[in-house]
Amino acid sequence: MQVGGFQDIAVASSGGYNNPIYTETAFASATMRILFIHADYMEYEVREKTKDALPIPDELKHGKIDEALVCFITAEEKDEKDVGGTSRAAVKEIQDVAKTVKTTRVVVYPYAHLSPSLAKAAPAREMFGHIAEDLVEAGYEVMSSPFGYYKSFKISCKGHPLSELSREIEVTAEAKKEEVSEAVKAEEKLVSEWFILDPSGKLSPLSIKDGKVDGFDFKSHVNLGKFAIYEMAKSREVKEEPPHTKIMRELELVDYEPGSDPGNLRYYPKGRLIKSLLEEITTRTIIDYGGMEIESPIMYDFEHPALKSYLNRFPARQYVLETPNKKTFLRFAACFGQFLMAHDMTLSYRQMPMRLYELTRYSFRAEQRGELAGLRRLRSFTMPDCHAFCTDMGQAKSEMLVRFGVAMSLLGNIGFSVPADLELSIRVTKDFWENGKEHALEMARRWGKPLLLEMWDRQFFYYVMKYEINFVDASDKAAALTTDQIDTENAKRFDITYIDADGKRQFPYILHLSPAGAIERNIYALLEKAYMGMKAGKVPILPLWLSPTQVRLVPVSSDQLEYCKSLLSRFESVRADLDDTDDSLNKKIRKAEKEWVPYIAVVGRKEVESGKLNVRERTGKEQTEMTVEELQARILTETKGRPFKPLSLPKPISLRPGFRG
RNA sequence: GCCGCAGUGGCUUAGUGGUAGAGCGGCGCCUUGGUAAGGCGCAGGUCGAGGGUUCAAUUCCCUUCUGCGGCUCCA
Repeated sequence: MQVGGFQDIAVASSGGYNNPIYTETAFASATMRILFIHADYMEYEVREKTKDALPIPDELKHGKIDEALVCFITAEEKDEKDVGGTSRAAVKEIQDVAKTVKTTRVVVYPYAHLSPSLAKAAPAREMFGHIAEDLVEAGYEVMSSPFGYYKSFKISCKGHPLSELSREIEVTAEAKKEEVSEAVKAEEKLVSEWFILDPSGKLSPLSIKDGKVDGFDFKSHVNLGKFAIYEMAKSREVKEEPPHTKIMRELELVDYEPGSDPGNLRYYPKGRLIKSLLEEITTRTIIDYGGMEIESPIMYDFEHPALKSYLNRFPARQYVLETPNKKTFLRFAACFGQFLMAHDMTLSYRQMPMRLYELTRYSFRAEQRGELAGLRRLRSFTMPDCHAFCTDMGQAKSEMLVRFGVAMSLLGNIGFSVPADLELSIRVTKDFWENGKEHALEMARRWGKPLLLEMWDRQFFYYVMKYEINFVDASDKAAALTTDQIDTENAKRFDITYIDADGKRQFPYILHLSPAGAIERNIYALLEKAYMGMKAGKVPILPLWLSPTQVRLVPVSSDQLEYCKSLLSRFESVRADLDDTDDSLNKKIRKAEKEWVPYIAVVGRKEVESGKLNVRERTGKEQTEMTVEELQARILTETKGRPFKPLSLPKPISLRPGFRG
């Protein structure tokens, strides 16, 4: 079995029994093997010692039980790595099977013959002990046959289909339970107070009453109200499929990839183009701001002390993978690579704030299965991550304000109305608030409308303050697009220092900015925004600079086809294509509208004669006569300051394969 | 991860314990059309996968994969 390959499932036939299924997973998770037989009775007799035998009392040398689930269990070498996890997983499997065959009696039978790579005696004995104890605790009557002896046994297998079922079961997932980070656990104990902070500095405490947020009048701030409920209330009722997932597939942008892990998507040419443009504008914006773009590995040593300790302060679950020589985890952000790099840097206070930037393609988070949602929540995503290393809290705060401005302007350039389309949240420790509320008040002023403030009773994470710029979608769910944090811990953890004016080594404060959230979330938010506009009676559209096709040339008949082809080459830095099919004019218009093409240029006999285009605008539907150059100038004006990339598909649309029907 | 719902040709779907129809799309022919579906014809499905029950399963049962909703959680 290769790392990263598909699961191999070999089915061996086994006489009249159900087929045993052998499975192996890619990584070195525990794979204890169990053969289940639901028996009318089972009886064993100890014969001889093996080298691993410990003395046992006489009463254990013989055993008999009626109507029981007999579990022949082999502990394998791999299981030694996680004795507790493997045992728990095995118990769970046994309970599942016992429930299925409706029995409360279980035989735990150490059975070495199911694996060529046995565990050593001590850990194996321990695992069998745990399994038997846990089963007793769960209320089962358990007969354990002794470990380390040759035994004879008699068994009478029941006849009916489900119960006589014998299988070998893979026992893997549960073993990972202990690797949930401390921060994930800490969050359960987190105590928060909530407020609305308005630009004038007024603080209104919020509370929850009957599922509604009380303490502020949300009449003229409807989305802020939805956002507050989303953050504070624990129950939400939504039924429909998120609109953006439907649209992302209909427009042939992005799709699910069942052949990968959930939350890892595939991008068709149009989707890749959009994502690529968003990546470009983000990277360009951060470089303009002063970010130094670097690149770092995507996997890291699980046992590296600083990394491991950081993992436990970050509320996320990791993809863990086994390399030929170590256990590694996939990065969930660019922090690891940048901090390890910063650790080795020589840094003077004169060079600060110092900004490192990387666009992570990808960051990985092993989100729980039910947490995944289209482009909103993924297991692998592209995150721009820019850390600023600051001399002190004062510099950290003022640098954060600079970055806040950068983020607002970036979101505006992408195509959001800022702040109208978005909601700001600020989260602080009580201590930070009491000593530095002026910082939050300044952000409130710059934001210009009320925001949600969360106050923690103490510091649970590596940061004392963070803000998020959130998008509230068509289902009233919220997702953070931008976030920045003041990190007070990681400089020490990674031993990152700078030399101050007195020549002394000091630890910097570190800001963690994701300036436009995950790139995927921008696409999600743009699609949801288009959908909400549609529900309000507007025509859905993408920002012009992101529209895969900006101009579609539509000849009225095939007589104008050659002429249209010659027009194509006159468009520069504009994505123009051509409907060269022999569909009717109506049909060609309809196709272009369904693709959300912003400008449809119809060319018939009249246009060939006049040398102009008859341009149909998506928004408004009015038809305007203009030349190629006029249309091009208009598009260039409307997309000014944004990156351009050429169309990622053949210009004659008849040459395009259908990516999904 | 847990609980619930869903999965039928490339897409959207109808339907049934006796191996399936439609529209779109595709292909072919006709049509040369002035701003959201021109006409005719053809091909295409082991009904997500594996197993079980049954004389017979797409339909019933179990398992599994993928998606959605809820819990939980986030960029």
